[in-house]
Amino acid sequence: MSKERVTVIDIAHAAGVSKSTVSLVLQGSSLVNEATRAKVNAVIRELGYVYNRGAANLRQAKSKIVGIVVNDLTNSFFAELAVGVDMVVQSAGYVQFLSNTGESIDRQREVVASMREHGISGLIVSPARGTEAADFKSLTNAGIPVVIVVRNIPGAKVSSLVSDNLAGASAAVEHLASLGHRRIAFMGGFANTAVFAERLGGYRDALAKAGIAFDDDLAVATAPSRAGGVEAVGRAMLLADKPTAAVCFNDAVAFGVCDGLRARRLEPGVDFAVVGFDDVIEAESAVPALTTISVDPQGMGRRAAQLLLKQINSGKVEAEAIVSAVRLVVRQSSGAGLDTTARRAVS
Amino acid sequence: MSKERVTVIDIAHAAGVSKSTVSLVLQGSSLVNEATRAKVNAVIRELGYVYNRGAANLRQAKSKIVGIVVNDLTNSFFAELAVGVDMVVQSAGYVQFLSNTGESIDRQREVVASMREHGISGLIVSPARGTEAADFKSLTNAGIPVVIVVRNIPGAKVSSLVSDNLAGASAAVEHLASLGHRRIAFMGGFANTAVFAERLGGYRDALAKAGIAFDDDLAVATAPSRAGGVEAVGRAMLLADKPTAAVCFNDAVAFGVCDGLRARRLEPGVDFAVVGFDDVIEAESAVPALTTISVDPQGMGRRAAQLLLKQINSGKVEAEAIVSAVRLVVRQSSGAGLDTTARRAVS
DNA sequence: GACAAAATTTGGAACGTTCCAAATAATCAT
DNA sequence: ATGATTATTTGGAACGTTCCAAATTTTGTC
Repeated sequence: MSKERVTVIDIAHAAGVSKSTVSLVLQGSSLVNEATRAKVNAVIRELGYVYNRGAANLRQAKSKIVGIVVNDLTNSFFAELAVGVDMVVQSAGYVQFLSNTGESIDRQREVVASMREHGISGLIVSPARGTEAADFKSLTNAGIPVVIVVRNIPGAKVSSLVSDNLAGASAAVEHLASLGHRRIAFMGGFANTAVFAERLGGYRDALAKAGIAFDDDLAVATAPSRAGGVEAVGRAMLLADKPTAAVCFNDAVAFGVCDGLRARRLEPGVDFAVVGFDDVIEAESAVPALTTISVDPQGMGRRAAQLLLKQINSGKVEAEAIVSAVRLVVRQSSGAGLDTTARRAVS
Repeated sequence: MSKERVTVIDIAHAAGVSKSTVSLVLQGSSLVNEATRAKVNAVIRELGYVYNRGAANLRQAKSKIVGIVVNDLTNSFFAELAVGVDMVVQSAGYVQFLSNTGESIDRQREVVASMREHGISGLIVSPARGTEAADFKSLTNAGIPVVIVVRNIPGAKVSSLVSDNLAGASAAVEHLASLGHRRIAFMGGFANTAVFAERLGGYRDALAKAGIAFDDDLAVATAPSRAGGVEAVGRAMLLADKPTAAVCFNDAVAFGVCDGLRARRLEPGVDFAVVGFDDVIEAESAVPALTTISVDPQGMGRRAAQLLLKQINSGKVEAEAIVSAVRLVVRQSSGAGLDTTARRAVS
C-alpha cells in the first residue's frame, strides 16, 4: 500500500464516470444524480482518495488558507488570541499558517513573504515592534486582505482591531482613586510603542480628572513581562514618596509586581493595590485574584478572524478600524473587597 | 497595479529568455550563465513576481510545509513547544500549519485530514487525550513522517519524543526526602493519562527507595491547571496526617498549590515545600522561584522539528523513540536555601 | 577553420484539479 | 412517436510550475 497517489482520474475509471463528474461530486454540486454520487463516494472511500487542494487552488486561485503571525507566542495573551483565531478559522473550513516573529522585523518579513508564496488568502498580524505601514503594501496591492491586531500601525491602509487602551487604563485609575489612592504608579511596558502611549495617556487623563498631579517618577517603563514587573516595583519603592497602588501595563507585569511586593513582605491587595491589563486566564485563579482590564484576547482573535473571513468572501478590501471595548474586572488584588463578580462596563 | 498575476512566462518574455531558464534561475541552478541570471533576477524584482509554491508542489510533490497540532495552546508549555518548532521549521525554509485541538479528538481528526489535503510533508502532534495508534495510520501509509511529542501513544508505529517523566518525578521526591520530608504528596493531573502514570510511577519508586510507604491519600488527582492545584492543596489539607511537601504534576499545578497555601497563610518554600514539573518561563521569576523538573519545552519543540525534518529529507520513515533527559532545578519553593543556580543532572 | 567537448538554453509534456461549452440521456407534453 | 425541455454527463483546455531530452551556443584544440 502507498505507492502511487490516487487521483480523480483513478476514481473516475473505477466508478465508470468521467473525471468531471467526480469533480462535481467533490464539490457537492447538485447537478449530479443521486445514484452516481453515491457510487463515486463509495469508490472514493474504497480507494482512500485524498483531495489535492494544491491542484485545486492552482485552477481556482482562492485558497482556504490564512496566515497569522504574532510577535510573541510565548506570551499567553497572544497564545489565546491565536486560539481564538484558530477556532473560527477552523470551523470555516480554513487552515492557518502560524508563525512567531519574536519581535524580529526580519523574521516577520520572511514569514509574510513565505506565506504569500504559499498562497494565503488573508493575513492576521500582530506586528513586531517597528513594523511600518509599507510592510503590507505588497499584500494589499495583490488584493489580499490584512487585519492588524493589538498594535495599530499608523498610516497603514489595512483593517485593524485594537482594544480601547485609553478607556481601560482610565478606568483602572478611576477605580483606584475611588478607593482613596493618591499615589498611583504606572508600571511596565516599553515606552516607544503605541500601546504604551495609549495606556499611559488613559492613565494621565484619569489622573487629571481625579485632580491628581502627574508625577514622572511614578511612570516606570520596563519590559512588559513578569520580570519587568519585579523590576518596576523595585524601582518605584526606591522613591521617597512611595506609591500605594499601581496600574500595570499588562497582567504579566502585574504578576511580577505582586511577586516583587511579596519579596518585600508587602501583601498585594492589602498593603498595596495592583491592577493589571488583559485579563489572561490565570488572572482569575491567581492568589490574590487579579483586578484587571478584561480585553478577552480569545474573543479578539475570534473577531479578527471573522473580520478577515468577511473581507475574503466579499472580495472588496475595504479597511475597517475597530476598537474593541474593554471592561474593568474587580477582584482581590486592588483591595476592593472580596466580591469577585463585581464588574463595570467601561467603553 | 495588481490586476493579473505575474508568472514565470511574463518574466521570460520580459527578460528575453525561455520559461525554463527562469525556472532554473528560481531554483538557483548553477547551469545558468551569470549574466542571464542577473538579468532575470532584475526583471523578477522589477515586475514584482511572487513565486507560486502551489504550482511547484503540484509538479514536484514535496511541499516545504509541515503541520503541528497541539492539544492546548493556551497552556504555556505547549505554546513554548510550538515556538521551538517554529524556530527550526522557519529557518529550514519551511512554513507550518498550526492547529489547536483543545483535547477534542474530532477536531484533531479534522485538522489532520485538512492538513493532509493541503499537502504537508510531515506532522508533529501532541495528541489529544484518547488518541489511538490507528489515527495516524493513513499518514504513515502515505509515507508522511509523524512525530508524536509529550504524550506517547502505545503501539503507534511513529516516532516519539517524550520527556523522562519517571526519572523526573523520582528526582523530585529524592530531593524532598533529602531535605527531611516524609509526608510527600503527589498533586494534580488526570489519572487516566500515560504521563500521569509515568510521573506517579517515578514518585512511588523514589518513595520506596527512600523507605517511605506509599499513602493513597497523598496522591490527589485534579485538573492539570492552576485551579487544579488550588483544589489539590485544599483536599490534601483536610487529611489528619497532613503532607509537608508536594511534587506537582506540572508547574501550573504547582503555582496553584502555592496560591492555595498562601490562602491558608502558609508560605510556600518555608512552611511547605513544593516542586513543579516542566520549568515554564514563569517558574524562574515567580516568588518564590519554583523548584521544578526542567523539561525545556522549547528545546523539545526544536528537537521534534529537527527529527521531523531529518525524516522528511531522508525519505525513509523509520520510527525513532526518544526520551528526553530532564533535570532538577532547585529554587526557593522547596525550601532548599537560596542558591538559585544549583542544578543536578538526572537522566 | 573544422571538429569535439563543454556550457547554456529551450520546447513540450507532465502534475491534479476546475471550468466551459457542448454532448447525451431522461422526462414531458402533445 | 416526436419535438421540446430539463437533467446529467463529458471531453478538452486551462492554472503555474518543473523536468526531460534535445537543440543551440560557446569554448577549446589542432
